[in-house]
Amino acid sequence: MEPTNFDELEVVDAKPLRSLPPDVSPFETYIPPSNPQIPIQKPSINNKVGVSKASPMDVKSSHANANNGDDHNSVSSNGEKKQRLSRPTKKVKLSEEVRLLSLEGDRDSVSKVMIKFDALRRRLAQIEPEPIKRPDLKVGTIMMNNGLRTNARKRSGNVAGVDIGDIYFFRIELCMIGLHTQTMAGIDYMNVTYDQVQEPVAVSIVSSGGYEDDDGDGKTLIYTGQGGNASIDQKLEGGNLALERSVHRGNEVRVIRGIKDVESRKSKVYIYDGLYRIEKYWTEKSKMGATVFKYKLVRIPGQREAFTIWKSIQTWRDNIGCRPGLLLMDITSGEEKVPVSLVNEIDGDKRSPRFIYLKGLKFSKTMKPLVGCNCQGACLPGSNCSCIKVNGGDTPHTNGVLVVQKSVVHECGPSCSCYPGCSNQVSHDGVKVRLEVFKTKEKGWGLRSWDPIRAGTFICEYAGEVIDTDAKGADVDDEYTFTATNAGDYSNEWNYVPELIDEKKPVDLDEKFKPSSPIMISAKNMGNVARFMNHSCSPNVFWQLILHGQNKDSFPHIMFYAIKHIPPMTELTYDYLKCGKKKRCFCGSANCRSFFGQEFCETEN
DNA sequence: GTATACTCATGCCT
DNA sequence: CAGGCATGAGTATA
Repeated sequence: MEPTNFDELEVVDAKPLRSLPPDVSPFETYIPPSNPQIPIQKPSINNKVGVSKASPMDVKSSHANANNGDDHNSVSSNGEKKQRLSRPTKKVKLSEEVRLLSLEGDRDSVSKVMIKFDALRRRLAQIEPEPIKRPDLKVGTIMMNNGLRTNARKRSGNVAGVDIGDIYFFRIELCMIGLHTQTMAGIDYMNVTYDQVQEPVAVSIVSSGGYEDDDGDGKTLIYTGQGGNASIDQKLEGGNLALERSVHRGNEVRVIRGIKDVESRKSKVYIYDGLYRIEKYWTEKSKMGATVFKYKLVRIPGQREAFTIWKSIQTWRDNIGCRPGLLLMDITSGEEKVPVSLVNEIDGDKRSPRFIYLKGLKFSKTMKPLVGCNCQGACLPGSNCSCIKVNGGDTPHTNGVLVVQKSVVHECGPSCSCYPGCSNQVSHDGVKVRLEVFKTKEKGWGLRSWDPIRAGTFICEYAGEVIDTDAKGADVDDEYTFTATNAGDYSNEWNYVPELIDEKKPVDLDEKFKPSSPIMISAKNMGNVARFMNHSCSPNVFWQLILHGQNKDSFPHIMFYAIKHIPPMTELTYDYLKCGKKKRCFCGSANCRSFFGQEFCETEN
């Protein structure tokens, strides 16, 4: 039997946060807790399905498996098979790539869990005609049962791989990355033994408007205890007791703030706001006369800004004049339906970039005509819509977000007879999120968003003048040229794992799609916001070829989509790969390749 | 061990 | 479009 190394892992985990690599700990100043470090608890849930000890998720055993060979079935015991049968979802054999998540998380495994979660959630929301009521919980169960989670052991303090400011759209997402392990409850706690006394301490709380909390301008938080109601007093037990004990222990408590989503008012967005300490607690009488507990939490100084950014943005929305460094209110001059502001908070340079704002593509010669559908009204999945059929039967977008990345996606367009509200028209009408072009320190201008962006959200097109590659002597030596000869670097890393829901693979009828001629778009003289988007070796945006209609000979559009949930004011970047001149990379990511681009892009073959 | 209570979710319904 | 309500799942507790 594979020895387990919990002790060794616990030693590693007990390191003070400041000794973690800088990209894991976002602290500039670290204040040690007034009491000894709280140990990490072993996960209780995983013991049920047997992935805890001999799990491929465990760093050490997964390495051992890789060394011993590739037979992952050896991990399964007979006992586990019995449990499998009693489980609603079965365990499936996963590709090695998917298994590379560790029990102790890092930025990469947290990111992978999040991406795989949302990919499957989008797919389940897409499946017709029997939509699943709660795709979030369904996917959560499937992934938990297959060990696709990180930081499974409860801990106090920061969670490796989770950055302050990271955002989430479902409570179950917090569970799967170990930030807050309660699916509904607001207080998460664990029992610790100290001086031979066992007591609960709070490790994280979610404040999202269910009770009357006071957000204290983002620096403090008055949090209401759990339980009770209008006529029943709250009791000092469970989460309330843990919070009370944490006042005395002085341990760090993670705070997640949930607010109504800016875009879709019905859903919520959760912001990880970093570590707080509980200064004091007291009881009060509610309006109906019942006793409630109140806790005053104070944010530990020196941490990256998170929730306060949201508050600043709200003031800018109310009055754009409040935005510091504002140079232009709208660089699109009304071309886009949403204004795009231009700011420089770096230096005193007040010059704005010189170019003509162009919303889409400009052709120098007539292109092959588009072929559209004949639908009346909105095109629905399973209908006779020819644009949807050519995608394989599903509408590519669900609830406005792209479900899977493909070599090409067919959307309805100007030649279709369906009306403009058709759900197969997402990317053609320009920018929908509130963007801002800003001056960066080392990379010239950059692009970011005031709105939180969900994974799969359409961001913008790469607009500009289409270069006629058939014409002799086409000048392409231009750093504002987007170039592609194929569907790009699309490798299914972003797509859902079909085996998890008994599917073969995502339907991609156009798997071998290649543009009829190389795509070259110059945004030097004319372009849109995309011309400001910088390169990163760890991008948060990818591009997807989109055809407006069904004829594969027409010119595909380059459309940018969010890879993951992107918090407000985070720079939007995509991987330039080999496009453009070779340049030094300043993306600063852990796996930076130091350079990007080369003398010129791949030649067609 | 297993069952059950608890909870600052969700989505759909009216 | 609030607000009510049925369903939901991980965890703690008995």
